[in-house]
Amino acid sequence: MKLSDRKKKILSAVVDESISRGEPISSKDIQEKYLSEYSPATIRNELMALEEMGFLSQPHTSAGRVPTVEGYKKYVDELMTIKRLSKKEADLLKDGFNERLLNLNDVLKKAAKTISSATNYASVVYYGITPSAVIENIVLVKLTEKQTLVVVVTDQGSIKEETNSISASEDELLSANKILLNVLRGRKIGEMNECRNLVTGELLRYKTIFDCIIELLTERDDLARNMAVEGKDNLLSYPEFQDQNKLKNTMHLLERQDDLYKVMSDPNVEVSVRIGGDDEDDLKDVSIVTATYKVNGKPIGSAGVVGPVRMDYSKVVSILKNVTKLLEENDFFGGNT
Amino acid sequence: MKLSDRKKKILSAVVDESISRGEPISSKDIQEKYLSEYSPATIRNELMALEEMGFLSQPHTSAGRVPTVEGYKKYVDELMTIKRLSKKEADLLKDGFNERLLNLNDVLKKAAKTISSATNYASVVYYGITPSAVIENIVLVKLTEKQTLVVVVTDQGSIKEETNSISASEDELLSANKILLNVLRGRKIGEMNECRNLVTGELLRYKTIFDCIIELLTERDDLARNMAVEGKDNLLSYPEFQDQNKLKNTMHLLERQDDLYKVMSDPNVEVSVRIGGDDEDDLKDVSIVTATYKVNGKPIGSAGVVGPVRMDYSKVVSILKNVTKLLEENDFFGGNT
DNA sequence: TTTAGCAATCTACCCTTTCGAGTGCTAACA
DNA sequence: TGTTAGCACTCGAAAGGGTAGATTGCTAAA
Repeated sequence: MKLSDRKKKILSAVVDESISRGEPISSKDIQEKYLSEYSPATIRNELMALEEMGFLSQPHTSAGRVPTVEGYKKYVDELMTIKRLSKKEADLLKDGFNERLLNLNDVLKKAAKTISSATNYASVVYYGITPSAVIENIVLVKLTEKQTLVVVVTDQGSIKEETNSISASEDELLSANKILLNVLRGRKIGEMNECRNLVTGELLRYKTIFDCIIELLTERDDLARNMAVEGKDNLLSYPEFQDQNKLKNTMHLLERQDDLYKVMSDPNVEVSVRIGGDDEDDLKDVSIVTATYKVNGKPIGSAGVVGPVRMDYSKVVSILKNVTKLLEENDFFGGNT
Repeated sequence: MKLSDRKKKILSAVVDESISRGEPISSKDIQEKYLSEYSPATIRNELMALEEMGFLSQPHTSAGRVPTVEGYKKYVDELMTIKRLSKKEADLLKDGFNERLLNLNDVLKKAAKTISSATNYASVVYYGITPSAVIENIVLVKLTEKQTLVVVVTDQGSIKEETNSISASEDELLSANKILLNVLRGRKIGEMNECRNLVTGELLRYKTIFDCIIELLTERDDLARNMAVEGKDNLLSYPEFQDQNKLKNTMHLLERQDDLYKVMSDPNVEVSVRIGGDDEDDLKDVSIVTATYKVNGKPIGSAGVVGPVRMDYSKVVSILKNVTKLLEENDFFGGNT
């Protein structure tokens, strides 16, 4: 559906104003701030047309216009320009990552905090090793009499687990480690199931250990899955979440990390914008913007924002792009180069 | 201040009813459900007395009574009986911990989820190694060309960090590891600062590595600090949090883990009940109940509940006691026995 | 095609009234 | 002295009504 230039301007104006004010926008508002060359009456005619096309709606007869979900979509797809961040803003984002970050969870948390305070929405940052990760190293170490530490290093980062189901002497562990490495190095995590029958000959002695490792790597869609959610409380400041039901739905969504993860992890596009999630119960009141980031060229996680449909998409997209770039550059995830 | 038996009964009745109904309680309510042997007029006289003592208050002249913070305190300290959980309830709590839990964070999360869904309040579970932890083992392993894994095992659990600031061959690491262990085993984490000057003689060769370890263990109050917060959304169902300000304060508190941690970590008492936190801004609208748990006899963490002042203290205390017991019994934290 | 003018519509706000719940007080009773 | 019935009083919550103001859609003229 092609829009005339003036219709584009007017739709943009309604969306921009809605984003910043959160109230219905009148023809007069638009005339004063955006289109002083036309009278309110002319703008009203255009508004009517845009409403018929499904991009705008009125809460009631004597109110201004509000964008529909379709209107926001049109705006995001065709009308919006993504402003680059100023040097100052970009530096501000960067600053957060300068402090010493000790482990994965700290990194994710810091990233989520940075995003949520820069956008004033809720933020989710996700990291998870994919089945295509290639095993580069395996380390077995005895920590105490009972505890053994298993580390599997992949090109996407490492998986650690302390277990007390391995009981072997240090020497045994060392031999087992070598043999395991021989068999598994270079294989993909996703192939582990087929590796079960590799236990033959001399390997048989270490079957328990082998099984334990395979167990650790197999049949789990949450492999080294880590997620940080920050800034839920930001949402409270938006009038749309005064509505108890919307608020409950959204907060509940943000608490259930297992579901949230499904929404977040679409590694196929660099940036995805989901507006008022098509009818799905928990998503219908919110918009979700996500950006993926890569380690060694493979998408292994994403950073996203959850907020009201009336979201500053342009700002959010540029902030997310910035943060994912920071995550990629700073090599937090121990992937090799 | 001594209360007559009848006053005790009446105060208990008001608190119990308030907890379950969340509305002002009238003399008639009490007469019908708790004290049918007296008339409402008699009960009114007692209510007036209790109000004068500061345990009750009226929202307005023609409303029933509501407990004051003092009233709740009296109830918790002197009147409440802690009901033991039924076998069924206890089993339900236990069930959550039967699944395979891979790491510390999963354990904390599971505990917090269990508590929040059993109580219908928000729950916080905390774990942190204290300065009195004794070093039992140190392991240095090369994971990749760049990454080195440092594990410090203490009697309170282990601290792990991947670093790329150590560049040493495997042989060098091995010798360094031995020497380090010689010097540091048996020492307390809190003594690390004084250990800096132990670098003499042959140790000097490994100064960088030594410094790195010391750095990891020193000057940090967040040593291996882990926290899980779950069930924030539960709070939305309580009418007291319809008040936007209360809700914002509380949600904000629950988001700032650094502050929350301070509130949580009083290892000196087994169970602590903080009601309407004395004037402190963020705490004044909520009650916080915490229970500590121990590893090797030392308190290293706590499990708690954050909810409205009108909280079912009795239920909460018994659930927290149960969960901390489960945490202690199941040996999740890798402390030795 | 644009615009001025205008009646129509609807909310937000305020004011008033009513209704009912629950109290405190008084006086009588055991 | 402790308990209770009776009653006037208070106050909030809900319902009704009226006004002001914003904004529209339509009509007719420029």
